[in-house]
Amino acid sequence: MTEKEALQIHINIGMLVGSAHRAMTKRFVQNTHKMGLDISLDQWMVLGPIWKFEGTSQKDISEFCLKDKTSITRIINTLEKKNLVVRVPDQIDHRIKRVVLTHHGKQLFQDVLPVMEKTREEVRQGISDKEIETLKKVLTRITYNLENDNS
Amino acid sequence: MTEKEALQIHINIGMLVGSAHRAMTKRFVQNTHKMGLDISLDQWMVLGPIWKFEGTSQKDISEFCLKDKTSITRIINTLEKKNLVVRVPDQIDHRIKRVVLTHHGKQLFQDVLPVMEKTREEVRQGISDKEIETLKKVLTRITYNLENDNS
DNA sequence: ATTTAATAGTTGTACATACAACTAATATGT
DNA sequence: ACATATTAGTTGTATGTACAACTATTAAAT
Repeated sequence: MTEKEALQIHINIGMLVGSAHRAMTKRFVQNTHKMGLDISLDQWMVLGPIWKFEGTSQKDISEFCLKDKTSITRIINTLEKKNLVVRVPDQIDHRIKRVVLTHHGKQLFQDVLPVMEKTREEVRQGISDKEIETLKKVLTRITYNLENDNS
Repeated sequence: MTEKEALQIHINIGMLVGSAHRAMTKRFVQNTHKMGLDISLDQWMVLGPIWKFEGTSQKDISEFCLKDKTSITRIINTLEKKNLVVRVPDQIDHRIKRVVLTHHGKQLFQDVLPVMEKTREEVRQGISDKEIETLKKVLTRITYNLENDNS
């Protein structure tokens, strides 16, 4: 069985989405390591809203990142261990924890920005803007279909 | 921060691919559970080549599924625990292990086929064939870009 | 032929995710 | 107001993934 035969027989959307996801995650980490940085793609994605909206709640981060609240809890545990963020309980609503970047976290965020850009360019090689638009549209629709339709 | 604002500000391909992947995985498992079946999407994907090419090696499964050999080892461990497959050492090349379906495994495979089809239809709602083609093409290209370009 | 390479698969460690069950705190209903 | 429901976040368990180091076996080099 050659790789080509296999692809023709059984390729489906789930596999393609999965392998693209793994490849992107992998390449991002490789690129950060090349620059002497130590952060995963998921950690970076969580850092995004913390950077943009200082003092965001974990719930907001969860919605923003389209990730489960459990995942957010654990990723923020890791980020706290790395001294990139701290949890600050909300003064009014004691259920809420607001997450803020440390100095170290802000520094890392800025250092990773060009790595993100480089990875994005590597991902997009040979793909037109129109195709990227279709990709985004279809992926958004798939997520919408599955989160809103419980048929 | 509303969900809509968040989406406008920060949506990128990595997040969209990730959330679509998670949503598809989740829905497939939910659908199998509804039918009283117990199998994950990744286990199902690994079962595919074992069904199609009886006595496939783990390496072939790995290439077919576009997954790491480590992942294959562990998924097959799980499948063996569930009595769905067995490992049979190759008679000639003693490094190779050939994986074959048990009776139970064959039965489950057939039972899951309609669930797969149902999930596929749910995923594709409101998406044209042309868009699906573009999606597949772009995802394949992304994976190709990242696995073949080590710049 | 004997050393060296490559290959198939496994294991340890760290991280990410889903689900369910849980704690603690706030909101709602009557 | 007080019981009930909802919300924010955490923890336990099982699964899947990447990377590196490892064993065992086969292939290649000279």
